[in-house]
Amino acid sequence: MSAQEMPKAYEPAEVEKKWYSYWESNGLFKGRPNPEKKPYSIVIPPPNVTGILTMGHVLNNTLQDILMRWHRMEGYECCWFPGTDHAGIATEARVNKELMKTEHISRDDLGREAFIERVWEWKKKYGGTIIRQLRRLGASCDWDRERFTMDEGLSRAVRKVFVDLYNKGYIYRGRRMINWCPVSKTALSDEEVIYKDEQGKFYHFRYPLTDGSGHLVVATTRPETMFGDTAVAVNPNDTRYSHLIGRTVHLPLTDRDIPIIGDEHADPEKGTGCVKITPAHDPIDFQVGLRHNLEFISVLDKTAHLNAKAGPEFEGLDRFEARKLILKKMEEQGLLEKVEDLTHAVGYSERGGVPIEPMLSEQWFVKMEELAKPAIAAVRKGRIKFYPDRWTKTYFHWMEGIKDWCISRQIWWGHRIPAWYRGDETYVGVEPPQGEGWVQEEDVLDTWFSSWLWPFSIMGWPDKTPEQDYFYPTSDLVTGPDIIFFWVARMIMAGCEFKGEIPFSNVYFTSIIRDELGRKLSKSLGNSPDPLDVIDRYGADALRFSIIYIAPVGMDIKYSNEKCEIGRNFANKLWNACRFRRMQGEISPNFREVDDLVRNGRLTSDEAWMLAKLDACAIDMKKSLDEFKFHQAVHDIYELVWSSFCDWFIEASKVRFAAGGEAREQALRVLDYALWKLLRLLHPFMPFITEELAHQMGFLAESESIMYAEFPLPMSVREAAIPDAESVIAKTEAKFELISAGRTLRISYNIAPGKKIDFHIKAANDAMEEFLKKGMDSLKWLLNANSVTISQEDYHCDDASGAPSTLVAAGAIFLPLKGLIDVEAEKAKLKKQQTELLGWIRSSEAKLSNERFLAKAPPKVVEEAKAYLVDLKEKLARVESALAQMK
RNA sequence: GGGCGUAUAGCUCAGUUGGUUAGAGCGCCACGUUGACAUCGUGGAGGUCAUAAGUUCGAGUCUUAUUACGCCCACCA
Repeated sequence: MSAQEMPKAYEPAEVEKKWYSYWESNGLFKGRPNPEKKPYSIVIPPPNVTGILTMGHVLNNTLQDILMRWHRMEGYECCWFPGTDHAGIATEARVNKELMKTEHISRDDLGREAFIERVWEWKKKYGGTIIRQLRRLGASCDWDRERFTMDEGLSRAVRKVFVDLYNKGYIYRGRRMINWCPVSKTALSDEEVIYKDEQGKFYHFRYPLTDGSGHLVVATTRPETMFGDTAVAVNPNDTRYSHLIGRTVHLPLTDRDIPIIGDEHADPEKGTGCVKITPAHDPIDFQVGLRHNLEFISVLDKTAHLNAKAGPEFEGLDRFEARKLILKKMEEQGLLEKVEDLTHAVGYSERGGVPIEPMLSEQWFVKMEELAKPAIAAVRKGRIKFYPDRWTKTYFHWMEGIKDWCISRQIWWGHRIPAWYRGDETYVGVEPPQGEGWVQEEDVLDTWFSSWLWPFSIMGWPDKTPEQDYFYPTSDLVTGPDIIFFWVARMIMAGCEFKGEIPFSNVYFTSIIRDELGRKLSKSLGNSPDPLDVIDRYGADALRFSIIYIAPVGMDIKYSNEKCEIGRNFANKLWNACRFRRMQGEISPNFREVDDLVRNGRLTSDEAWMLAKLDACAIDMKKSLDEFKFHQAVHDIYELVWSSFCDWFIEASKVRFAAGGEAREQALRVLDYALWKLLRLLHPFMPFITEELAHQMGFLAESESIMYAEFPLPMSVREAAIPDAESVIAKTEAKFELISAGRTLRISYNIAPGKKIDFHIKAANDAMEEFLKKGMDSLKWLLNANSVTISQEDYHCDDASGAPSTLVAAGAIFLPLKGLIDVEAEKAKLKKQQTELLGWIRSSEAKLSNERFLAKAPPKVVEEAKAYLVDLKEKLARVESALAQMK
């Protein structure tokens, strides 16, 4: 393609479509066990099968894709395992809602078999959405390995794990206090309960003593559970009440008397010091109930309505309606002492969005304590590292106080628990039992009970497979900190228990994406941008680049679509740099190396500078990526491309392009060499445009892909490195500073930008004079100068007025403007500089005359301070001599 | 109640093990379309680094306390 065909602005849509299908259809994403190479693998955090792509997924999957593409270029055999999660409660609710809406039938109308059939149909129809959307982002997953947590293989893994843990005594069934969601009508694990601080009421009720000798005042936030009260507790050391222990009170609105018991749980400091005990509806009261052998009376049904135990007046009432009626009745009977305002934490169901109900119920549990031990050790010993590291603390805190995991759910969509009952018999096995009369457990397993096996179930476990031998343990995991308990911790436990090996070495916790105002992105707020719209508008590369660019380290991201302009503009800048190069003709045949130019000392200082900067950037980026500092790497390459490469290097090269001949050939070749390196450095972040440009420029043959090009190594590895790179960088950048000073002078004297003028430079020393003279062509070009004279003398003008000048490290630059000089302005400028210099000299001298500084600071620092003072004094002398000339 | 995080330019954020004059992007102002790019270029304005004390020759950086905001955990009935 010729330069004429390259549009002025980069148009991502067609390019992205073209390359993605090229990569996929040519099998470039595939990872296969390959003993010749080192393995690198990631398992995707499986999105909910019902889900659609959100900005959270974009961030998460972009990071994973960067890691994958980078490692591929580093020569690893890479495999990114994709798939989706069946998301039990969420999916069941979703399909149920859909059925209600379209067919006006509910789950229960259909029955278990038919309903599950419908969910599968639904999954088949809509389930692939997010997977298709990930392709738009450029995700280089090995799609042939896509799995679903309810695939037959993964289901078998789930059953095997259940059976093994059961046989080991780690899984048990029992009647315990669990969190009940009245909307989903299922038990939940502790992690699925979200506590919100709420403004509530603290009701003080009088419970009359049965013998009529008075009453006790109990305080509660949950009056509706009073029908389940089976005691009132006081602290045995509380002299106000201790004499009452053993007597009884009458439970209002019922015909029951309940005992007064002594228990440490009653805190004399809190409330009235008397606590009503409702063992069937409160986790603490449950414990108290066990200690005192109390009766457990459940008064709520599965939908949190009062049952017959509450008496005919209350039966069938919703819990909150019942509360109102109870208050009314108690008040009527003069038993309501007072009502206080109170802020307290109320547990909500994560999915149902209503307060959960602590209930006594028969459920399946996993004992976690033993499973946690090796998982704690793995992180403590550093075999698994968290980034940022502070999450280890959160992890330890949870793991060390881990509680049994309630794994049964009273829903239909999920892995049905492999337990069968016949009379008093229980059978647990991977396959159904032989014989007549067995009935399978109705409950299914918590979704996370399949997710925690993901890193190896996705590779075919429990069968032995080459994938597991090669790719397990996986390398890195990228996920959100919100699922550290749900998923990360449990995967570590499962890996240690079932594979005998940790599932991954590094866990990178992503930031959480918020809107500009810092609010969580949510559908209901309408502040959740559709990533596909963003991709249509800005391009996938732009979105990927921008979101990493703006992601603060270890903090939440404040996102807005406008911020994608950063990436779009950057892609366009890169595009145009290439377009410009194409306008100069075909790329150099020997663009792959510049070894001879380096060895023979033929590089111009600008070229040496560019290559040295590029080298430093490649080294830094690799280091940043190694440490999961994506943000740092992206900022480094942005700066390199825009400022170093485009603003300075290309601009400086233009004059050599125009010169023709050997100078032109060399300039083009060095530019090509640099550009090819830049494209490769950028590929992990912007896969589409880099692939497109690599081909348009001709850096790759048609059959090649940048995906498998080598990530740039430091020059010293295979080529000659730039000699004295540090000094080249310092001198060149001092020159650039001088040029900027010259441009500022032009502008402050209102010289038209297009006008070519004369400059004089007074070099700071011999070395700088020589350096500047060598680069005269580009110097003139960059200053848009007609001529530049360089010496170590001030500018001598015809009249006595002198010329405007600016002093920088490399020397002074003069703008010879006969008769036009604004003497007062020049004087003011110089005086300001003089004052500043004097200030710095004063503090510098003070420091150097401080004996303790000389004694205690490292010699290197002292030397630098001395050299700095010398510099300052030199500069001051130059300023003062210029000032003297102004007279 | 416990733990964690954050506080730097109008906004969003960088700032490596303490070491010369604290940076970038966006926004703002001025000027500019000579063929890479107006999704651009050149230049400019803009900061007592939340507050207080301390450690140190030296603190944006380390320590302590305070304030504000955010998050997580917890049986505040």
